[in-house]
Amino acid sequence: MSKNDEFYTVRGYQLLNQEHKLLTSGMEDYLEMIYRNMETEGYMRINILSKLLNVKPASATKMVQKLAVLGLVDYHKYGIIFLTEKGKKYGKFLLERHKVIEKFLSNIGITENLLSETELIEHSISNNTMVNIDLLNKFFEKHPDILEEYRKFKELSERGSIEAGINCD
Amino acid sequence: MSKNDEFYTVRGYQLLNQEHKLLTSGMEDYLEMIYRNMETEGYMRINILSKLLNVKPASATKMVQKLAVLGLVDYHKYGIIFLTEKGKKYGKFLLERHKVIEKFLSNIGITENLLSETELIEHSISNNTMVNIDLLNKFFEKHPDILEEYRKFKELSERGSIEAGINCD
DNA sequence: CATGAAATTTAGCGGAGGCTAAATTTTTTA
DNA sequence: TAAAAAATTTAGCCTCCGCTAAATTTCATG
Repeated sequence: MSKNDEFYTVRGYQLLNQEHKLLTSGMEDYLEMIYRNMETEGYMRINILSKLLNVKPASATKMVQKLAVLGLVDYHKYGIIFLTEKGKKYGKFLLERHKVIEKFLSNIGITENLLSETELIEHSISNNTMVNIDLLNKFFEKHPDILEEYRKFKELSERGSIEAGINCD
Repeated sequence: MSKNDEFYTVRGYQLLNQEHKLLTSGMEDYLEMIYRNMETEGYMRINILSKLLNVKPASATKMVQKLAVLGLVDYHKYGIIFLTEKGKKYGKFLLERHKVIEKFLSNIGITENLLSETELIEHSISNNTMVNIDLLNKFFEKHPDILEEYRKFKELSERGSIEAGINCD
């Protein structure tokens, strides 16, 4: 990661990381979804995948071909999609990471767009950050009273001040 | 945000959001950095900006032109870059959001690559999530004992188990 | 004020990951 | 089993945001 104290753009970090990062965010989305379906159905097909991810079949084909080249899925033209051992391991990691973020957001009181929030954040965090957020989740689980206190704190804060709210969306 | 319970790819969310979201992640990076320099130096130039963000001047020009079209910077060919009122307001928001994320990561014990972690995450969170993470930061500030307890919990967890660590980077 | 240096812009390319349209393969059904 | 339908792939285009190379403008210096 070159210099740690220097700024880069999002694209800049992508370019820096793409050497030692196996998958792009997009590939992660596909692999995670394939893993989900493997768990429930035992297999995956292009048109199921494309419906689940709200993309066109042509887009799904392109990505699955990339995953195949990387040895993450077992796949031949017009065929059924399975995960390789490597793909399963990676998919399991992705799904767990997803759950860690979702749990965290849920803990701090996010209810609206919980899924999309999670989907966007999960690609941005390092392994180390995931581990730490997971630790925080576990900490709250062990001390429900503390989580309860945070919720009260939140209540008060929201009740007390009509949030100034910077309108930048 | 269309259907809340449906999955999309990262790119899919981008495409969905680009209607009601003013800036791309890239533009946010540039605007945030211009804002930083306005605070310290009072102005910005293309080559300063490009050095600060580790991009080539040509890339900075392109983005600043986009920000000008959106009415966020006051800028003419070969000239000095200033922020408009709209740009200042938005930049202030971006810098605050950055600080909120950085503080949160720091709280949960992230020290390595803190800057890059922050830079990547900040673009992914909604206003609502930012407000809630800020609330969590404030909660910890009000209850340093709780943060201390989390740190001890973390210590123990790290000491106790040689983290299994899924090797997916 | 002319000339070289520095700063900036323009033009055009590349990769990621969408899309459509058209071609191809597989499956269904009569 | 042949024709229609459904699924999949290929080809080619678009946007974002990097890049390089070349053109242009501004600045500095004698």
